[in-house]
Amino acid sequence: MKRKVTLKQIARELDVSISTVSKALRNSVEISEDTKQKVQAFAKLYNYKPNNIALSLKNRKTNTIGIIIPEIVHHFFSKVIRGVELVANQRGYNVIIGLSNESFAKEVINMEMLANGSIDGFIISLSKETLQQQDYHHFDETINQGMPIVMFDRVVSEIQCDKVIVDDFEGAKNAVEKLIENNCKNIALITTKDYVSVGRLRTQGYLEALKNYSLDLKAELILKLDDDINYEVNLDALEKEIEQLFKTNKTIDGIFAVNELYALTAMRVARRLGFNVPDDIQVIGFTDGVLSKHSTPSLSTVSQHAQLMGEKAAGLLIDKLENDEDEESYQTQIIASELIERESTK
Amino acid sequence: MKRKVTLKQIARELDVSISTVSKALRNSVEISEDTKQKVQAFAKLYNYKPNNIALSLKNRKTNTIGIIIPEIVHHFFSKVIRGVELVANQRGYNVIIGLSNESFAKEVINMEMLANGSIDGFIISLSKETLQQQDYHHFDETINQGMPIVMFDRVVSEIQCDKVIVDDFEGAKNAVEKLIENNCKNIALITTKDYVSVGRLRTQGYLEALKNYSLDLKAELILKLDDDINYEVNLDALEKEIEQLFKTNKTIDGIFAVNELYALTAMRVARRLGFNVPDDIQVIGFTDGVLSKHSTPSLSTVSQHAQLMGEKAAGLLIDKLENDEDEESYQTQIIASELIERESTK
DNA sequence: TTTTAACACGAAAACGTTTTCGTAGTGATT
DNA sequence: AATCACTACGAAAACGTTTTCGTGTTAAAA
Repeated sequence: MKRKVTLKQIARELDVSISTVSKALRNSVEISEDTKQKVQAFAKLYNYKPNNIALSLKNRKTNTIGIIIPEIVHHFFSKVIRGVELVANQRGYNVIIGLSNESFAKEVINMEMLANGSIDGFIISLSKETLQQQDYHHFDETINQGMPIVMFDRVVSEIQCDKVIVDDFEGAKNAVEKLIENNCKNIALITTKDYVSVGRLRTQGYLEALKNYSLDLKAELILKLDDDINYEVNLDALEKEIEQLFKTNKTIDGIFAVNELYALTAMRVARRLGFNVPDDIQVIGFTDGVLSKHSTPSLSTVSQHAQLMGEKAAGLLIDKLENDEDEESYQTQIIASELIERESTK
Repeated sequence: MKRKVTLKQIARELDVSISTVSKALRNSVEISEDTKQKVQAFAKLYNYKPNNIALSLKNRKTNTIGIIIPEIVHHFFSKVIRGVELVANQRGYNVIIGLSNESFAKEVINMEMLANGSIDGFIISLSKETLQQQDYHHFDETINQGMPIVMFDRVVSEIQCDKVIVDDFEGAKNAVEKLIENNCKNIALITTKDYVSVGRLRTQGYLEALKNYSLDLKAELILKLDDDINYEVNLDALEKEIEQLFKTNKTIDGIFAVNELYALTAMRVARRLGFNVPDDIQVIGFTDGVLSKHSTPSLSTVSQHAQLMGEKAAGLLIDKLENDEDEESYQTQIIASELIERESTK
């Protein structure tokens, strides 16, 4: 087991100085052809590769970006990572991941772990707990230390940085308008409590669509679920909530849900209660998930183009990293959502 | 925007030496209480945190592990990552990801990018292309340079390193035996070409189960699909293949598929052809995916405990990293699979 | 008063690079 | 013979740490 070879070892072996070796390997004109060839041949033989850490220290640049997300076992987030990794790799960067697990504390810890020189910049989607507590000091500190941040999806106006979001409002509005045009008269909304910004925006889109078509807003058709409960594990609880919704509102003929799980569960409950989807009830979800495509009937959804979000976020971050002049201007890129019609709508 | 504060700056500011600052912050007995307090107070005020890169260079240890996987938008792999991240974080390590995208070249590039000092060790699942080409030189080189590797799931006996795998053979055998005990007489197998090791092992498990119950092996019941084709995109092609299987074998009453997509698609095709699942045909898949749980009917599967695999892999790697005596002994941990019975079996 | 020991701190090396600057040696020009 | 300009290389600093070792000061012991 031979350790990695360093400049110093090559220098000693060939009886020249470290500087000479370094210059020879970078083909400097200062070095004679003879010496260059000797050094390069030796380096190739021993498979010399410059030590990244040393380079990072010298250049004060790691060529690594950190991505912090609430959860990785989740199609949306893993697709975002794929996008980030794609662009990062193309542009010579590595990607290091941190999972906040929806916890404020873990988000802070993770950021502190990485902010101490390990990375050049952050790509982040806020944890639910952070959104709830509205404590953003760790972001301010990071930005103040000159480390750029790009936020995506779950963003917050209090933090000044580049952002990439999906047009939640428009996407929801279009989806609900589609239901209305498909002749739904009583469209239920299954959403989250308002502190999750995306939930709030999608709710607003729902309201806007109703308004545009002069439909009455019926408060009893809106089911706001507590997103603290992990319904993925606690599926029964979710089904009960939705079943209650159907039972107290017999006339529901359309459902818009702000995520995949809600939409899918609604569809399943509806069918169990004897409704036909889409003949009796039409359903649209908001997601980039994989369940929608494979469910029976397959679920119409508003696609968020997660991978594209990742690509844009990485692009924004790297642009900022490589533009030495640190102009203090921040942009928010909005990714157009797309309504994908499948079998759950007519 | 103030840059991160360094030992040198603190030293200059307080008019002491760098050594004194360093020692004071680490509470060395060499330093007087007075000085310690002064330094520590100053450091706290300016939020001093040691630079990780400098530490890594000094200690020749990055406390970062690299994980290289073929694909991230995939429940199995993202669950593995979650497990890796969990253990890594607990033990003070960061995780850096590389995606091979099932490509040999990208796998090599990614490894080279990370092997140059950026990380202390690798966790890897081989890309399909690597399995097919059987070119493992990049692993040998890495291991030779003293960087430990832990492989998981898609492993290969040619490489000497720690491994974490699921008992594909046993899992498949148990699943098929379950079908037999549930009175299936003609069990079809939907699998991949043999170069994917897990596919081969699961196929062997299927054969073993038949043998144990003295059932005849009928070659026409085995459908070997070309895993090069991305059936996730090309769903129609997959459905056609499976439909063909059903049409040429009218007596099929059980299906064992080596992954989620195959199993799910088989179930859908069967129902479209008028079969009832599980009454006419029972289906079991092999996966940790999310589709199985939410499909209708929900799909019985052999669970691989992906997260546990990740945890074990990370544990093995860090153990090796922290045991200075590099004993050249490698172990292979086998994770027991678990048959999860849902609605697609009786 | 001299020696000793404890105390409190600083200098310097090391990790592996890159880069600036200085300088021997050589051959050509005055 | 003295100056000059190259050529080809080496020394050293810098990035930010930690740690070993050396040393000046003071107080206690002889």
